[in-house]
Amino acid sequence: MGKPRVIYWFRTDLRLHDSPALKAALDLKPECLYPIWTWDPHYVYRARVGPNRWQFLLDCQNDLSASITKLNKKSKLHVIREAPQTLFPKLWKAWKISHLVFEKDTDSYARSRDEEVIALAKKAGVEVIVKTGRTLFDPDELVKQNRGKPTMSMNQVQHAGETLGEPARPIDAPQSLPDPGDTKLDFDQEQPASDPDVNAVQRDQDEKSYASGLAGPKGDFSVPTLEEIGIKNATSPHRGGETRALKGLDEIIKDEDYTATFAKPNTAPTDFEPQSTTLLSPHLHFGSLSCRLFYWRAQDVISKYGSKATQPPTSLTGQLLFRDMYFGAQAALGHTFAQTVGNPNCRFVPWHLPSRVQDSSDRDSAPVTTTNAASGTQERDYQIDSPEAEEYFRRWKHGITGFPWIDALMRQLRHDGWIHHLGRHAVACFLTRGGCYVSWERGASVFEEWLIDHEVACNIGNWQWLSCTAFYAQFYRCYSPVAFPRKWDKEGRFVRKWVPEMADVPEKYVYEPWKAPIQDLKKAGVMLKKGAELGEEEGGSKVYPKPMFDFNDRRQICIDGLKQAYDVGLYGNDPKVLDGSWRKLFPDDAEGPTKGKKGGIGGMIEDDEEATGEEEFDDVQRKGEGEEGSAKKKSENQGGASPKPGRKRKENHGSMEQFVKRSKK
DNA sequence: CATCACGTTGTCTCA
DNA sequence: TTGAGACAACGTGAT
Repeated sequence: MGKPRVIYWFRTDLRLHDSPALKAALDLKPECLYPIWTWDPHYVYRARVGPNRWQFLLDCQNDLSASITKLNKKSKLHVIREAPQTLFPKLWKAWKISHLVFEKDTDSYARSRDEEVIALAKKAGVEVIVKTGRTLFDPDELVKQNRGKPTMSMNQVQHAGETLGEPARPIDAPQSLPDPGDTKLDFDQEQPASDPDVNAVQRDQDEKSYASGLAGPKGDFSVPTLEEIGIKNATSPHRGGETRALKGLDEIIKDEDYTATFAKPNTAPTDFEPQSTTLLSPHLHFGSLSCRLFYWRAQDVISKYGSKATQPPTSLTGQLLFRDMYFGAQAALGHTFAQTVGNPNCRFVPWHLPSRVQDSSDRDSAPVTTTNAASGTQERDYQIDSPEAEEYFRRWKHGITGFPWIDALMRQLRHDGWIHHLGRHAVACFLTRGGCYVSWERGASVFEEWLIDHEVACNIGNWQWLSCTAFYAQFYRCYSPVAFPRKWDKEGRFVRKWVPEMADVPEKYVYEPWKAPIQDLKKAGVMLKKGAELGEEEGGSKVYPKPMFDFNDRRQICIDGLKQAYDVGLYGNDPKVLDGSWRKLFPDDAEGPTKGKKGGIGGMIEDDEEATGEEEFDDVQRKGEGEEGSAKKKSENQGGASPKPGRKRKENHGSMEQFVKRSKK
């Protein structure tokens, strides 16, 4: 047997420091090591990724490639433009590969992809080595120690963590890397299907990263550019790469007081330049920073600091434990974690704009939706049960609610791809249980698109938390879009930066301009108009919307709604949720799509007649992001009122019963 | 079975 | 100006 010829497959571990999987690859003492990235059409076309996160990814890849080259002039990150499932068997043969090494992933698409690759490797006689490295603890181990249950509280995480021992100490970056072998590609590229393209809205040109062949336009395995992917220009100042991550970590750790006395609830969501938290989360997502390196560098400072150091859950290390909690919940629940329907852990609330789901036989067997289960969250169709709620949602997304605090945060989110954790609380509460009564799945979908640190497990977990559908239940604690920011930023500096309409409004009214005397507004060069859109001007004045509703009224409606839903007490996997009979448990006039006695899964079917249905659904449906952008290369079977032939709801009576039985197990 | 304390991050009024 | 308590009231886990 010859010496190992190894592919190291980079994924969400775009770093050289503290990579257990990379160490395992090097421990093989390989004859050659190919560092590769498979340019997966799933990511290009099916996962919702906005320009800022694309930029961050490319930053990480370029930085990593340069770091690899520094260790070995012959080596680099080899980006190969094809899906791993089809590429690998050809590649293993061409490069005479003996071992494939990668870091374990936990997201639902990644898990099924990896299973497939592992099976292919077995068939090809390639040995696969998988190491955990994305979290402090292996999420599957964490769940096992939690008696197989999803980790739903910090207590559980810490308890389960104790039995697993301390997180591993970080591993040093390698000092050298073996040469890659011959990189000839003597096989054809499989062109991916670009339809449906959920990222069409993110592009201003055609996607052409596959058009130049497996090794890119120069044949040198280059990292694609935003232009090649056809993605619009990024706007975020926050950039990626391990070099930046390590520098950022150094800055944090250097400040021992900050590191040791960090208390999340005391960090101001209104601070900017600099922000009050570390901004290292996107690096954790892409793996350009190891969470264990972060943990131990912080912990070593904390240990030395003495009794004034903060403790989990509010401390810096506590933040990392929260991340593990969400990964544990995801690991235990699988793909249902990312949605309400079918999720035994998520409370059922009759939110407006509920996700459409396929019938139960689809739901239970294959991915929840064919186009997007992959990304782990939803960008699937949703039911517009209320045009008013749809308008609330649109205004929330684009920062034109008329509540300056909410609008500032949403504009910052869109532009920078990052907002402070408590800012996320504010907008999430506002969209769901503290204002709009819109499904948390709509909000999660927007965060998925825009956040540079979007992590499926954390995003979903936090949306469930804030909407009081899991993890948290004190729905009567509700963030006010006026009182909450005022506590942190009385002068309104943050709002003035992001909502220039408020730039000169007196401090007293900066969070509630509708209360300002007309002459004050005039002096501030702004006028309020019902239903104003972004950037409107009139007679030399900036125009800002009047608040889209009375917050106190809406808060009460929401609290009453939540109380009702808690009383009814259904969870996402309840047969009554799936077959629509949940409606019988709510009065017709309760908030949400509660009218009638029957209805489909998660609100899919709107009235009693349709509930028996064998007809196609042709009622209004729309994608979450459909309303914006010039590059609307709308994929046909995603939206619009023109369902493809054959998009019929499957006959569902028998299969429904079947599901109900299964769900009772 | 009850009771109670607690849970990373609420708001409002009143002294 | 700051701090305490009311508000109306969730689930979990310890006792």
